[in-house]
Amino acid sequence: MPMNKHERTYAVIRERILSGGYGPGHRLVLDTIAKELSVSAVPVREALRRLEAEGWVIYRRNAGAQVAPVDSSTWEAVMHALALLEGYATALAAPHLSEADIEDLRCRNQAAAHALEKLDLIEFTRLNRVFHFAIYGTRCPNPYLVELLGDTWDRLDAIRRTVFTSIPNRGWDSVTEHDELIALIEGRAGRQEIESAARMHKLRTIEAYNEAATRPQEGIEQGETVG
Amino acid sequence: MPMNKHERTYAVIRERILSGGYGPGHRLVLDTIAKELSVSAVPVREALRRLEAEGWVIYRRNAGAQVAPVDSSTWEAVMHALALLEGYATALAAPHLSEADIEDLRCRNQAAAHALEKLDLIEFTRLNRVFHFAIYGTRCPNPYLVELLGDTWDRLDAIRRTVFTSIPNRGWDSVTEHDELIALIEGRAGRQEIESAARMHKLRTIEAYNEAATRPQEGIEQGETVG
DNA sequence: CGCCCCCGGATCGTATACGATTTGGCCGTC
DNA sequence: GACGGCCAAATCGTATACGATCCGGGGGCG
Repeated sequence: MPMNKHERTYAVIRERILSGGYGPGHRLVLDTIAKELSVSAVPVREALRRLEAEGWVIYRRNAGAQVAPVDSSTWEAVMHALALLEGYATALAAPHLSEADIEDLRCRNQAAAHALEKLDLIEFTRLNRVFHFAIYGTRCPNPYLVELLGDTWDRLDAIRRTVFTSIPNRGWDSVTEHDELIALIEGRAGRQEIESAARMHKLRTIEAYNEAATRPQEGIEQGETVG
Repeated sequence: MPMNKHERTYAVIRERILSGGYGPGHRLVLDTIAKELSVSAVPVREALRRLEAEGWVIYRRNAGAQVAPVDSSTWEAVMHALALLEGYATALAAPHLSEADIEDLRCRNQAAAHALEKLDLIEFTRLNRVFHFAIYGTRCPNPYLVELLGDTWDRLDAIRRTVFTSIPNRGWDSVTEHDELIALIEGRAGRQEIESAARMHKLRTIEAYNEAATRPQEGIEQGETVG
């Protein structure tokens, strides 16, 4: 799978932003990156322009790029949007899920529960995203919606690394709600009902976060967020 | 407002895609564009990479860029997403609208009606978007949602120019529904109710389109779509 | 007569070069 | 000691150059 230099550069920088290697505000100096990756400045510029368009990077004219800063209110806004998009996409996809798909969902939710038992929150978070994408990733008939969902999840992942966020005790509630969601889908519940349930599932995560934030003795741990 | 060459190039190409000057599939040759705008290829590359990231342009490796093709199913998918996003954003923004804001909305809807009387569908379409943005553009507390809405409207505008779409007789229904929406906001109706009304407003446009499409004798006129 | 291969032109991808702009620190003044 | 202007270094923005890759057409072979 040959990637040209621009694509490799793009992939590397993006991964570093997503993973937290480049934190918010980090200056992205063309020549520095170019030398590190043994390429010229041109492919780096292209990579940064793409990242700019995707919202990961901001440019100040004639003063270069830096990783877009995020404040804590961003998390809630993006999470809210995710609740909205995911609720709808889940409801749209539900009628298209076969019995095998539903069995697969159960399996994935169990895997997530297993990760939770082992207190592996990073893996749990990953599996959580996988679970939801298993519902609408291929089965949702609206590809534009799926694209927006991918972008939104990516954005959330990045925020998670850099801003706080792990919500104590939310993990098990989340697993339970996933089971309830599976039951609704399997029972061929109405579109409205599924949308509402899937949306509320995410909104409750926001609530849990806000509650934890107003009770500092319980606090917000550095780490992962469930949803 | 000095723009550097990359930004000017970006603005020009984007405008041409949005306005239909560059139709879907149109090849975007670096040197050609560069010579036409009297710049070198480098700023053009940057512009195209941004447009690629925004989904306006697709790249084939070592074979250059072309305007992203759209099939007619795209319109419905994007419109569906707009219904979802706009419904929610409208409901979120509603409590934050002052009496003056609401008066402003009435005024804008009247202006749209006026354009419709003069059969100026392009202006009507423009005012239609302005109307909806007047609701949530500044008053919606979720900036991420507003950003997604901007992107989605842009995408729709581009599709409109290139694919068909004007839906006969939908204009006046739309004006009426806008009035009903204003009434709900003014009466401080519940979030749920406003979201549902705003969403249905857009979904009805999709329905109207599908009905018109299945009755070819009435047909779909080349022109503008209302919403 | 049709198919395949090869080749030249068009176009892309990347490196390098250099003028333009910003930035940060030094110095003089108040 | 604080403030503001000036200069050099850092960095960006753009042009140009050239090798790499793809595409389409012409000639050879079956």
